[in-house]
Amino acid sequence: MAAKSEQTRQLVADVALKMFREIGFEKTTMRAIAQEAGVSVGNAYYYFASKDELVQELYIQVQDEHAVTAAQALEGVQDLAGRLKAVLHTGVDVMAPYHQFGSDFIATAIRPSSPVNPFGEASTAAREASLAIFRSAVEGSSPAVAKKLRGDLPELLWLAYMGVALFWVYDKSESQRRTRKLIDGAAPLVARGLSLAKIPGVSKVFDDVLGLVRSVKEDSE
Amino acid sequence: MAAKSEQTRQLVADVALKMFREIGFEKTTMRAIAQEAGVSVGNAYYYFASKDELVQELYIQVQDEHAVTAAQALEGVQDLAGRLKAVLHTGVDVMAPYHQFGSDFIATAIRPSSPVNPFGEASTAAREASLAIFRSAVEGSSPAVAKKLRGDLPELLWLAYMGVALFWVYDKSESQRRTRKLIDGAAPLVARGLSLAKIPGVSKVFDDVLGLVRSVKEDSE
DNA sequence: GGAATGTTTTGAACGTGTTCAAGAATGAGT
DNA sequence: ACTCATTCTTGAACACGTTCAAAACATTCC
Repeated sequence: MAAKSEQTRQLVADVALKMFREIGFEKTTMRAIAQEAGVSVGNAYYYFASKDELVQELYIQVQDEHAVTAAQALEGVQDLAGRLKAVLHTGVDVMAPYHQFGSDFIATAIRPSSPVNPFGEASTAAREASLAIFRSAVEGSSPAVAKKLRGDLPELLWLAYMGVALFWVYDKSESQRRTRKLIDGAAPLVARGLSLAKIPGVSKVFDDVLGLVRSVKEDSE
Repeated sequence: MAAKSEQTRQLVADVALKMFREIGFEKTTMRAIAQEAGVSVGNAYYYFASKDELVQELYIQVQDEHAVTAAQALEGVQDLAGRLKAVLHTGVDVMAPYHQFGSDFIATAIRPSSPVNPFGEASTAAREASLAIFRSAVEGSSPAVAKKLRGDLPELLWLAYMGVALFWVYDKSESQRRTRKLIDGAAPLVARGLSLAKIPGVSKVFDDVLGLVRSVKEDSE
């Protein structure tokens, strides 16, 4: 049966994530993981081709949890500002246990070749899941977002979320207070900024921004 | 005389930067640098405490070059959009020889503990120099930028520049065509966006954005 | 049962960045 | 010229991530 194999894999992953949380990324060596899990180093590598892949395991788990908690937090919240706050705050919540590990994670994730790179192919599933959260935040809001923005907005918000995550990594205030402050301040501002799209003079600028985003995006395919 | 010592330091740095450019970051091992320079590994470490510090050497050099070429490119250009383009294009120009090396550089630079981290203490000088370029781009523009924006704008533009650099790293199009396109599209849009600050309804949003930026910034001190 | 095939596990070995005790070279003071 | 302290230089050694041939175990088929 495949159960035994899966059990070893799960054991290695669990031990690794626990050690990441408790002693950080660098101190969690492959040898230490193997020893703690009671397997050989080579065996850990049989299931995870690199230390990065163990980070990917963490990334997926965090994303899954975000999807659940965000969906809960969105219930009953109507306005876009509130919905944005809900998604961003829960995002920070699920990352919190790994804050000390954040900078190592980002350093790993930002490398195009990394399986954890949020723009990369290996994390398509995780990215889509994350995007879906923002899409739901936008689509479920009332008053509704201007039609012409609705298509691209989730992706732009997701991008902004990556920025928030980066800010969070650098945030040394206790409990990452500053990141919370940023979210609380920025969410209503984004909502208000978007509502300006109705003003004639502003509308054209919005159109051009969207046009630029699309043209730069298309060019890559 | 200190000349002999300085000579060795310079030799190691030159060899390292040359190898970074020609064979990339990972293949440029400390042993290879030492051998090519004709010194021992330990000796290279006497001058540079880590491989990262050799990257810092590169960072400083690139920044210096940017300051020079940007100042040239700004001459005779009046409008903000043009000045922004000048600064951003020259920025990409000086980085160009290191494009293949870009992702490793960013992965190194993004780690808060790295001497090359653009937000960190070790690169205060380089960051100030870079900020000064943007300050000059803003202050020298006519028609002038709205007074209330003038103070914070350079810093925000510098931040956007970091974003452009990140985009550039991921840009796989030949000669990084897409990054050029992004710059050409975004620069006039930023200028036009800023001119909207005069519209009453928009003005308040601008004020709040600035207020948020300041409050989040202050909190860190 | 037993061979053949496929899956899982092992631990030694490699090349890496980095450290450090020891030694060589240099310079200052007398 | 001769100390003595300071500055440079060396190369072996360490822990790390990663690889891989070989062994152990499991499964399938006759």
